[in-house]
Formats: sequence, structure tokens, C-alpha cells
Amino acid sequence: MKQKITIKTIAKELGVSTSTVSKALRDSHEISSETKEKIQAYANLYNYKPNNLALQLRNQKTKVIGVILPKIVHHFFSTVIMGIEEGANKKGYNIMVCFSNESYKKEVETLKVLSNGSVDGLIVSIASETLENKDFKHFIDLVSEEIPLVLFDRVVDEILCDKVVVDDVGAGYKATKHLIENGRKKIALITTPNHVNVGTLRRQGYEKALIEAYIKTDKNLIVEIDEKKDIKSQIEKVFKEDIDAVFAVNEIYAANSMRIAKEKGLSIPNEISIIGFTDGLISEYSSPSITTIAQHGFTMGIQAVELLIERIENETEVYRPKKIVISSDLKIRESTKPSS
Amino acid sequence: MKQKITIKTIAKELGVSTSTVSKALRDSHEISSETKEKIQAYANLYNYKPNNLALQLRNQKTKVIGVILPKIVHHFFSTVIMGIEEGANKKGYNIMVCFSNESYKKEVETLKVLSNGSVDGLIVSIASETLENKDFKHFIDLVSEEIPLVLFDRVVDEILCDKVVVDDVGAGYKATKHLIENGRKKIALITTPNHVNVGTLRRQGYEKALIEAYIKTDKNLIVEIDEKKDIKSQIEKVFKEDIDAVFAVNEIYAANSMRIAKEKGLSIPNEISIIGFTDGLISEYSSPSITTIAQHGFTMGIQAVELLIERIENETEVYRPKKIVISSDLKIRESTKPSS
DNA sequence: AAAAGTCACGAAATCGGTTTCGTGTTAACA
DNA sequence: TGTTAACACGAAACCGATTTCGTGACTTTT
Repeated sequence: MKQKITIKTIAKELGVSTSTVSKALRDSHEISSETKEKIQAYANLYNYKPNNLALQLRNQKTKVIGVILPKIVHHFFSTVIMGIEEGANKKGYNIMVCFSNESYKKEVETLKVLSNGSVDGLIVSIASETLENKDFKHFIDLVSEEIPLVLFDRVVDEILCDKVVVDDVGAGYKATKHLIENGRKKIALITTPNHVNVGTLRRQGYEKALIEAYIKTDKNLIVEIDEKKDIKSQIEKVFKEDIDAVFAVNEIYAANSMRIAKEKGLSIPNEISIIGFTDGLISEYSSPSITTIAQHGFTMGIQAVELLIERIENETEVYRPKKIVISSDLKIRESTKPSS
Repeated sequence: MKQKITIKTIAKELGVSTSTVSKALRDSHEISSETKEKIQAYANLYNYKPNNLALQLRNQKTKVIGVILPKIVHHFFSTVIMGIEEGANKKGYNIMVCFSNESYKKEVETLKVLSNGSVDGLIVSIASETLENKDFKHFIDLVSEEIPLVLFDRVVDEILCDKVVVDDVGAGYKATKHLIENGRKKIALITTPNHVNVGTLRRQGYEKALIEAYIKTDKNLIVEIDEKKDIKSQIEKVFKEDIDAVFAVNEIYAANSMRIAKEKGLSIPNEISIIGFTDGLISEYSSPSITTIAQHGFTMGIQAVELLIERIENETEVYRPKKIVISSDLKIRESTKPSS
């Protein structure tokens, strides 16, 4: 990189001190207008830009927010990032995005690197491996260092910090209830393994709706997907049962279910109704389009970042963790309708 | 944030100088093993972590790469980010992601902020507004400041820097040729406005394939989508023409075309074949699944970041801009087949 | 004319590290 | 015993900004 022009260069070149240059550039009243003009002209001419690192070091703040996500090729996380970025930008912050790729080890490392002063605060959604092995020490350390932290979507009670979550139980309930109201009784649930708690919560909602309708939950209708194996073949099994609806906890599972249903010659939504989660492009553009629970990722991002910046900028306040619950909406499309 | 422990704290506490602490922590031979152990033990106990900002300022490098994208809720850009992140991480870099949201103004601002010393180099895909008004001064300034810059996908000749692009002409040619080989003759092209040059290039490939097959290009079969208006209604117009195939330059246009075809009761791929661009989830999961040109976003990301880091770490070299062309593959699925 | 106040600027500390160079003490060698 | 070398550590400069405090030169007041 080309040698950058600094305050020192300007000072030497114009025969003044660095303090004078600094003050002149910040338009201080201490400096005569003559000198100011001279310095400002010079700075403009050589396109002087103050070095961010120096400012960050001196001010003890970076105006950067670290974001750690499990993955990104996923409509929900993409929209959350958009929200975070927009909210951050509005307050003059930039974001530094990293991915854990669902790996515990990478999460720990990334957290360590970012918490060394590179960022003023962090927004994280926990990696599934971490959720599985239940080791949250890296987060707890972070909290005890009092580095502002907001968890979203995938959160756990063990970590005492601000959180933004979807009303997963309510969402699972809404989805299931919608199917029941459509006259469906044999509803399959395609969900994640138990340790990914959002899956568990959505399942609770599912079970609650069934109980209310006096339908016995049937374990054979519930599939916990192991993402390391082939997804489609795992879902196929449940189609051997007698079912008239599928509730999938994400878009991919829903799309796979639909494909299987079609292959089996089942008409959607007549013979079988399908409902998904995450209102992404697949749901919108598949045919029939898929009824989903819209998670409002953008809103979550905005809320998370606003909460975080609030913490960063008002650290005097007593620390009492907040939890924001975003309600989700049912978006009815073509893949569900009352059974005839 | 809690007062962080610094080298100075340790020095004072143990009655040594800061230089001694620094050396001890870096395991210098200048320090006696006694002293080293004492200092290291203390540092561990209080969980000392060196302040990144201080190091960055001193070393004059941040180990951060800035990435500016036009948008992210887009499968192609998501995969590129994944590639960039993975490549960066492998070399010990982190990435700072920003979005221009296709806006010229935001692109200029973001570029200014990031080039103030916050990053060692930049990877950018140009905003469409910038392409439209052809004002590249902010990029040219960047290059003249010798800040390492790699452009990808959306690039222009006016900016002299490293570039990573898809073989767009070739891809457009491959797609069109595939349709022609399938016996299609009346091929509609759904593309972007002219200023987005990837669209233009793909169109060149389309025209080349037509010419080779002695098919006259028909302007009525070409639609340039204005994304500010409703996409679907713009595409619908071309369906009033007599067509037997559609080549769409991205996934969204392809999905919309398919939807329209279905609504019109045209059978896919028999009566009409559809081919898209960007091998994303929509193409994979829609039914019929869509034949596409796979852009290899992940590879592009990796290549871009490797090129950039090469520049950052070997600045002595004479500067001769490189251009890497990633070839794209045709991924044949259900939406195309020979006409009977 | 002496005291007080204003103006315009510079010296130096600071942020948190690293690194060069210097120095006092002790051990080894001639 | 005098010289030299090795050892273990500290002082200070440096990265690039900001900011407090001090000061010399004038001007104004009494």
C-alpha cells in the first residue's frame, strides 16, 4: 500500500505542530482562520483521511459489531444479516460477519478473535454442535468480561444476556392448528434433533395444538432429521405412514416433503397439505407455493442490533438481560387447504 | 465494558517494566525463565488478551478484508461470501461485510469508511446504480491509493485492478445452444437492463448461439427487466409471443417464467423449456426442477480472496492486474428436454 | 506603566502494544 | 586481577490520532 498521508506529514510540511493540524482539521477556535485554511487546503489536496485504527485505539471504541452465524446459505440468516446491517448503519456502526459453520471449535476461536478489542459488541446465533455438547463456557466468559452480547434465534438459558427469539412454541402451534382447522388429523412433523432447541420448541407447539384437538401424538409421525445423512430418504420413511399433512420446521424439509409427495402421486393440497417454516424464496416460488410461518428475520436483525447498541452506549445502566420475542405469522399459500 | 487487563497492569502489579512483560509473553530468550513463568502465570490467571487495535496500529495491518456486495438475499452472493470467508480464514484473515444495496451513494460511503485503515484490502461487486451512471471515481481513487482491490462478477474495464468473473458470454452461449440442440427455435431471453454488464455478456452468448444456428434474433423475444417495477408482469408480455423456450439470466426470472407458463397451462418441458442462471435452491427444489448454468460462487469467492491476499502480502511485485475467468457448467434438470 | 486578559500555538501525555538500544551485574577467561 | 562476554531487564521511541495544559506575544484595562 502507498505510504498514507498522516497528520505528522502535514505538520512537517507546513512547519506547524501535530496538535495544530489536528485542531485545524476539527475546526477548533484555538486556531487562526489563516492557519486553518492553509491546513485544510493542504489536507484536501492530498486527500488526507484520519487513520481509523488510531482513532479506535484512542477512543476505545471501534464502531464495529461482530456477527457470528452458523451458516449463511439460508434465507432466514440472510435476512437477519440484512436487518443487522441496516440497523447498525443507521447508528454509524459497521458489521464484521463470521461463520461458525455449525462447528463448536470455530465458534470458540472466532469469539476469541473478535473479543480482543476488534468489536464493541457481538450478535450471535449458536452453532448446533455447541448446542449439542452444551459447552457454553466461551459465551459465559464473554459475559463476565462484560462485552455486550445479544443472542438470537438459537439461544440457551445458561447464558445470561440479551436475547431475540421467535415465538417458536406459538409458531408451531399456529401451524399445526391451521392444519387441524383444515380438517387434517394425521399430521407428520419433520423437525431437527432435540438439541437444536428451536426445533424442540416448535414441537411443543405442535403437540399443544394436537392435545387441544384431542388428537393423540403419534411418535411414528415425527422425524428428527440428522443433517449429516441424506435428508430426503429420512423424510421418505414417514410417507409410508398414513398421513394427510406435513409440518416441516424449515423450508428445505418442506420442499423435500413436497417433492416426495409429488413423486408418490399425492395431490397437494388435496390429499396432503404441507406447511413450512421460514418464508423464503423456495416457498414462494415452488409450485404449489408453500404455506409457511414467516419468521421476520429482518425485524429480528433490527431488534437485535438496536438492543446491542443500546447496551454499548449506555453501559452505566444496571444490567438486567432482556428477551425480545418476535411473533411469527402464518402465510397461507397454495400448499394447504381444507380437506373435502 | 469492564476495564480490560493490559500489559501495563501486569507490569505494575509484578513490579517489572512493560517491555519485560511483553517479551515474557512472547517467550523471548532475553527474559529469565523464572520471570517468564511468573508473568505468564499472572496473565493466564487474569485471562490477559493483547488488544488487537494496538497490534494493528503498530503492525500497520489489520488482517481484515472488506467485502462490499450489492445484496445478500441471493443465493449466488451468499455462496460467494462463504467462499471468501473460508479462504480468508485459512490465511488468518477475517472479513468485514457491507452491503451497497445497489445504491451508488452507499457504495461510495462504505468504500470511504473501509479504506481508512480498517481493512488490508477489498473485494467488491459493483452496485447496479453505479454501473448505470458509470461513475467509478471512488474505485479509481482507491486503486491510486494502492489499496488492494479485487472486483468480482460485476466488473468494468475502467477500473484497473484484479478481477474474478464468470465466463458470461460462454455461459449464455452454452445455455442457448442447449436449447437449440433440443430443437427449440423461438427462444425468449429474460435479462437485465444493458448497464448491468453481466446481462449484456450473457446476451452476447445468446445471440452468438442463435447466429450459429442461423436463427434470426427477434427483439420482441427479449425482455429487459426493470427491477423497480413488478417482475412478473414484465415477463408475462413475452409469453404473448410465439415461444418454445425461455432463457432467464437469473433464478428469480426463471422461477417467474415457470410460474407464468404453468398458469397458462403450458407443459414444461414439453411445450416450453426453461433454463435459468445461478444454481440455487429455487432451481433445485422447484418442480419441475430447473436446468441452470451453475456459477460456482464458492469457487469465485475462494479465488477472489486468494488473489487479494496474494496482493496484500506481496506488494513488492510489479502491479499487473489479473483477470480470472471461472467457467460455468450447464446443470441439466427437468425443465428442459428435446422437443418431440 | 503595571496588571490582567486574549490569542495562537506547541509540548507532552494518552490509547496498548512491540522493539531497539543501553546498562548494571555477574560469570568466565586470560 | 583486569577484560570481556553473557545475562536480564528497563528506558524510550513508535504506530496515528486527540486533548490538556502551558506559554510567549499582544492587547486591554486601571
